[in-house]
Amino acid sequence: MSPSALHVRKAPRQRRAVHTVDALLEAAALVLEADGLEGFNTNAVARRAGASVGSLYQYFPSKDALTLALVLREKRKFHEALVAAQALPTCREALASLVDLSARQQLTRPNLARLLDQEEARPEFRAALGDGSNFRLVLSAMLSKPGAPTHLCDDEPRRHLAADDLAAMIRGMTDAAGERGERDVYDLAYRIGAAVFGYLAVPPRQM
Amino acid sequence: MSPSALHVRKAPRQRRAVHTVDALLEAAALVLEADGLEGFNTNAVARRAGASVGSLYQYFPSKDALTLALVLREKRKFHEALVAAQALPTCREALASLVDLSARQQLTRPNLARLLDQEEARPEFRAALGDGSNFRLVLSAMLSKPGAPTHLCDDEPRRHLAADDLAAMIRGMTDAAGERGERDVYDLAYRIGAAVFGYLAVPPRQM
Amino acid sequence: MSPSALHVRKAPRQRRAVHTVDALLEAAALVLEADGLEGFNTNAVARRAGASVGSLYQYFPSKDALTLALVLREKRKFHEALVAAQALPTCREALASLVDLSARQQLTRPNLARLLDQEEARPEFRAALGDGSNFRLVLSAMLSKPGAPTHLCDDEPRRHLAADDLAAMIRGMTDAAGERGERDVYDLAYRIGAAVFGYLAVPPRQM
Amino acid sequence: MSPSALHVRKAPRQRRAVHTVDALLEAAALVLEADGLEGFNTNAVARRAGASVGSLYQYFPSKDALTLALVLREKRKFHEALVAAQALPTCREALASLVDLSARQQLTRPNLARLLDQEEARPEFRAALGDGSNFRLVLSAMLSKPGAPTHLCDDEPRRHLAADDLAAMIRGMTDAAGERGERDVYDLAYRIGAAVFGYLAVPPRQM
DNA sequence: TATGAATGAGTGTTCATTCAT
DNA sequence: AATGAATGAACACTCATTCAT
Repeated sequence: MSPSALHVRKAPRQRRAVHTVDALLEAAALVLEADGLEGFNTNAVARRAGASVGSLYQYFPSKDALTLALVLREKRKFHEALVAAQALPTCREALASLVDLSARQQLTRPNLARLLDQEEARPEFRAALGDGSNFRLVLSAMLSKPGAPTHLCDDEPRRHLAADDLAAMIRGMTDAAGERGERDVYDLAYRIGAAVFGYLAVPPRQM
Repeated sequence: MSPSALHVRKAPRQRRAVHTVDALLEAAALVLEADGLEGFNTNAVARRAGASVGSLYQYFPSKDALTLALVLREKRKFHEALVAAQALPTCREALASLVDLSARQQLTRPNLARLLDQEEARPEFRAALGDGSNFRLVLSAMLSKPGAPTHLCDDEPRRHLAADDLAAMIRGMTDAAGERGERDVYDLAYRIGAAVFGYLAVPPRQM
Repeated sequence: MSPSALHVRKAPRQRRAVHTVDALLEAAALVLEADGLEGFNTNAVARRAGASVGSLYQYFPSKDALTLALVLREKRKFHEALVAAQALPTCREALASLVDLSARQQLTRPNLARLLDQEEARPEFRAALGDGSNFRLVLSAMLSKPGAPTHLCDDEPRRHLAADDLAAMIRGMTDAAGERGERDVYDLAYRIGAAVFGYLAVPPRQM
Repeated sequence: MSPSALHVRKAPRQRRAVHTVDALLEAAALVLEADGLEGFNTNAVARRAGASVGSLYQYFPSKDALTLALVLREKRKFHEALVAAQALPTCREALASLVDLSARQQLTRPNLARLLDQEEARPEFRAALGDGSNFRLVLSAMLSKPGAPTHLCDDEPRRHLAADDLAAMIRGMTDAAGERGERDVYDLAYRIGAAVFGYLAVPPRQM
């Protein structure tokens, strides 16, 4: 794969072009949500967007680039809300807000969220996504806030690991809930919270 | 899809045939572990097994049947160990053992385990796999053992939901650990245990 | 089979596309005439048309759809001439003209005509071809014209049966003549006429 | 194809072998009648015969050889009855008997008869079947019997052509009747007779 | 710039035929 | 001789990608 095969081919300059790119990304989301990975092909996306494959390839050099752009778009949307959670003063409040966000986002478009989680994990994308999702970094930062377990505050590697664990738990539980068709955000958030705060309440392992 | 499209086409009679079937399944596991879903195609599997596609189709009526057989094989391996865990007297011991098993199994062939988890979720397979993975049922049974949270003992739907949550947490954390390349089973098991027992320690939500 | 699996996938919009579709149909005819059903495969047809398989599948959703389109094309050609025959005033003239047409058409591309007759009979196609070939209906209509045997005029089921018989005789004789490599249309038409009019001259069976 | 690829590989010597060959041929007939050309494959035939593919290939060097043997077997069966018809004194009686036989045979196993007619026409078989089916020769001989049209008695080529025509008419009509599912042998035979004797009643063409 | 027609390597699957047991 | 496991060329069909218009 060419090194640039994953990056948007050119920044859209004209307003129309911006619109086309948006339409393509939204179409990609719709197709993925409705038809799953199986129905997710460039022709279907272009058709859904009311554009032609040719246009798709004007803006995305490959199917993977489109997928990646979609992943980034969804992460970005999520990230804005995350920043607000980040601003909360205590660890507990921040985490609770983050859990709430995660549950809410997942139940909105469960298929999409789950499939993007999967795609994100593909080796081709790991590099392009930076060496860790910012979700993990945000979580790690929250674990430095007042009220966080003391054994994590000072031990950065351990804090990162805990952040990874929490991210994995949250993702696992939200994905499963979405797949099961759960609709009650509050109940789901409560249960995830149980796992998260329960995990943090346990003292570190003594070797 | 024909109703029998997922079931083994014929039982191997001769010793040679048994060997071929085994080789095919093992090759499928190897290919999946090494090349991912992308490289998982019938020709590749047959080649890796030192057999021909024709042989593959003698025993598996479709690619999906092969995948399903692999899923079942891995579940079976795991299930034997699970039965032992199930026999432990208290909820805590049983769960701890299950967590240990899960971590161990995942770190052996992380890619394979993760991809099979994914495949397992495909709608085509749900029916063939019984009405839920037995992992979930085993977990639910463990939550009825002595020492389990009292609020779960009597409330079956809630217990099932908790089992789903625990399964999702465990799966999420093991998958992530596998992807990260973690190798220390004990540490991983300890952290998963933290999440599991932490989750169970939290009282039920008051509506 | 999907309900639309036999219908043209999309109407060609550009001039180039129309040309491709025509080339594919003509290539299908050529391959069928030259190599028989055995050599009639999608790759061969595409190659002969100077196109790629992909193009074939842009316009025909399946091999059967291509075959059906070819059947319809040949029927359409024939049908135009049939309408003229239909317009003749007497039963004798109309039938004679029809026999003439049949002989002429068959000797032009004997293999093609015979194989398409065979394909036409396949159950998958019966539905898509309407509830009977119009050849049969045209024949039946001719048997209602002035000069037709009186015992058929009033008895519709019997007339339809006679039409079936005549169609079968004509088809059988033309097929055989084509296979033998006959080239004299007039002689063939005369002999078929003998069978047709001879058949009609015989009084109905007394039970 | 090797020159001997169509001939029975070896004459079965032992009684058991004779039985196997018969079973294979009968199985071939059953499969062809029940599942059509589509289901007619060597494994299916062997299974139906309670034998293995290997055994099939012991006696028939190729699938075509099996098909050919089946064609010959059916022709032979038919031929014995034909000899009796041949013995009748007048042309009319002989032909009537032949028509009757044809109708009867066709309606017994319509699918089989029709498909074998088709196979018979395949170029690969033409050579192996002698330069004309004996059906044609028998018909020609009948047209030399007392009561036959005088213009055919003396003109051998013309008589052969008439025999071809009659064969084609009969085959065409019986095939169609079988396909339609007709069951009344007498009515069918009467109508074929009409065509046959009608055809013969027409004077030769004056050029 | 946008379109959509064209491409063709790649994938799942079948089945006539061979050959070790 | 009989078995049935193994083979692999062949075929229908898909879809990411290119490019003439």
